[in-house]
Amino acid sequence: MKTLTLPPQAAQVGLAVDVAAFAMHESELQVLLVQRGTLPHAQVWALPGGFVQLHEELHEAALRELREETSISLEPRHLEQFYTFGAPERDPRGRIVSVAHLAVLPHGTVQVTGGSGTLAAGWFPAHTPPPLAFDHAQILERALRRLQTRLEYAQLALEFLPETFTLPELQEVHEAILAKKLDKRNFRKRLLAQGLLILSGERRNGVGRPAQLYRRSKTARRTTV
Amino acid sequence: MKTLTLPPQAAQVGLAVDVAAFAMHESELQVLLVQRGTLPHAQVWALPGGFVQLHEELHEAALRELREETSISLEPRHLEQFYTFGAPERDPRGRIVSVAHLAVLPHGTVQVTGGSGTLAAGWFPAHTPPPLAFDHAQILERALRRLQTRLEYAQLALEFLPETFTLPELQEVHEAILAKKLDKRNFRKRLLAQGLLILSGERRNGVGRPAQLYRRSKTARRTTV
DNA sequence: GCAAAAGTGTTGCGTGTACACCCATGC
DNA sequence: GCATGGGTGTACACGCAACACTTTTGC
Repeated sequence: MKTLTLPPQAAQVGLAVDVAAFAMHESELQVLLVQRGTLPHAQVWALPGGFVQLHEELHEAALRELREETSISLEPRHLEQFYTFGAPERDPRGRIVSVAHLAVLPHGTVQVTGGSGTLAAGWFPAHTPPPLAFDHAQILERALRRLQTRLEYAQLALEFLPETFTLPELQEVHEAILAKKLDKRNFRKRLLAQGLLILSGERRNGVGRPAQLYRRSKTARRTTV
Repeated sequence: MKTLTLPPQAAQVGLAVDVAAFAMHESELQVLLVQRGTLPHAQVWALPGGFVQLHEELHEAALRELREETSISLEPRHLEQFYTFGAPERDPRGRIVSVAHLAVLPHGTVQVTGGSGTLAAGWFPAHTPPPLAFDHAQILERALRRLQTRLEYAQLALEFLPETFTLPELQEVHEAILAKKLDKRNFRKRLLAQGLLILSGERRNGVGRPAQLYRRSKTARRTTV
């Protein structure tokens, strides 16, 4: 390992990343959790995360921990850092600061198993999670708020869905994230007015009247920050 | 110094805070910079900042560095963490991750001098700063964007002004942050409709017609974290 | 009385919201 | 033919942007 030349006043802190990874399952917004295999908080559920390596970008560390601890195969469709948690006593092992990330996993990310250091991995209702280790309940809460505000501007909801999807499915994603019902007509009007969706022409068979399929237009690029 | 029991895989990184502190001077949005006294980037201007101490909250570290390096006396009226910069090569001394903070200093924070480790401190136009050390130009840019989005919702602009102020003064703050002119009538209508301002009755003498003085209503709370 | 800055209203447009019925399909 | 979910339009409220003249003071 390379030796560093940090100034003497640099406190020795551990730098970690934690990831709140969301996906839609059964019309509900779910969050990916792992069951810790080691102390502290052994057997307690927690957000996947771990220590950043020396020459690793923060978002790379987040991706790596997500893969290592949950054995997911699909790449997240969205990944952003959203807050850094650094209260001195947040981790009993010492001073550990965590850069928290928000991830969106695409539809179909169902199978998860425990990975290195974890007993298990699984999906849980994002708005009503089980008891969580460390300050992860706070982290999750803030992740949800960020997800909600992101939804207003961007086309982030599309990242939860497969290539083609129906408008009722898209509305379900919005309703799951915002935790409230939306008006069908207003929702359609608003979404179609944005010009991000193009009609895919085909139809999908279900129980009632078949829904029209859409896909995201290639020009879905507007990240007006 | 207390010995920590960090897990072996915890990379040894330095944890720093940097502060983009803004104030209004001469109808312009200004940012507080310090001239570095040590390598690397000696004599180059930079955002005030430094290493977090072991048992210190992140925002406390930000406040401490601000005071130590710039000798300001007034407390910031707003302080929030807004992004964490962690590119592996952002600091030539080694892996140093910086939790960047946004601060608003009240009107009257004029005198600043260099402090420990800095040659000088001074105010610079926030939208057109001098060359900056490390990745501080990026940090400042993101701080400005955050300031602009904060302005929409909150009463953050009030933090730039003294106890009592006039509507033209408040409009100047908004215009300086957004870097664009606003319509006087629309601005007044919008701000007064929010109910955050109460008429202070007095008047202030100037060149033309005197302006009415306002103060913030009691329900407008401070936003320092 | 004139220069300089403060103050004041109306209109149009776009956006969001409330709200109820018909349509296409499987069984 | 009926149960199931998909699809459609209008009317009102609200917020935002555009726009020009009068008022109060100092000199």
